[in-house]
Amino acid sequence: MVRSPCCEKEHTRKGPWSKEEDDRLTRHIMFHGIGRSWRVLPREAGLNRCGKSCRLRWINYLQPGVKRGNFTLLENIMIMNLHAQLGNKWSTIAGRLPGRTDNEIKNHWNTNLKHFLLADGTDPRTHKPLSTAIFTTTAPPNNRINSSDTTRTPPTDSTISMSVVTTNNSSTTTTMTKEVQVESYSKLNLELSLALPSH
DNA sequence: AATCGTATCAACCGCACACCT
DNA sequence: AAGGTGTGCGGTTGATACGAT
Repeated sequence: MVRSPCCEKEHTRKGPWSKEEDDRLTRHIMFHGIGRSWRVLPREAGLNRCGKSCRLRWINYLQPGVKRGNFTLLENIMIMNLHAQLGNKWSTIAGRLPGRTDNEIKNHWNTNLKHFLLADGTDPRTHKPLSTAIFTTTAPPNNRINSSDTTRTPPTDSTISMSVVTTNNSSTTTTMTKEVQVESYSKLNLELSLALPSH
């Protein structure tokens, strides 16, 4: 069975979205909704884009309620915890973090949190300890973890002791503690216990 | 000031699955 | 039941920003 392409590639625009395209897509969806399908939406909206591209743009950036910017410490901890439970189920993880999209979480994981775990000597895929050899050859970028909790004290470079307590389905509890450089916190000792809803 | 290396993240691609006919 | 289509997901790429030299 040969599947037809999702769009006529030679006639559709690719690459970054312009302000005008964003406005056009937003206005169309606000006024008409998504309609019959993503495939016909770009034509109806007068956009020279693939339906898939429109969907991605809307879901990740234009949709009301999408949070932009740095992840809070709590969000970081939740992502680590959920990833330990679910693996690379980015859409499921995104579903537990209001306003965050799967793409953003995936990027954040790959650029920050994965390195954080590696620096801690933890395998980011399995969340189990790595061998020393791997640990010593991998360093996190700038040795940092982003945080933007503006309700706290003014930003200063400081260190926190972060403990992540993970409880999996078989009630096995693991604790990971790490001294981390965080931009917006004075020295504090944070311990959070997050448990996933059981299904 | 110029160049190079690295980090970040928006966007694309291909696959799998669900749904429809 | 089988084929066709649409959608969503996860992996990957590439452009850009930024810092170091």
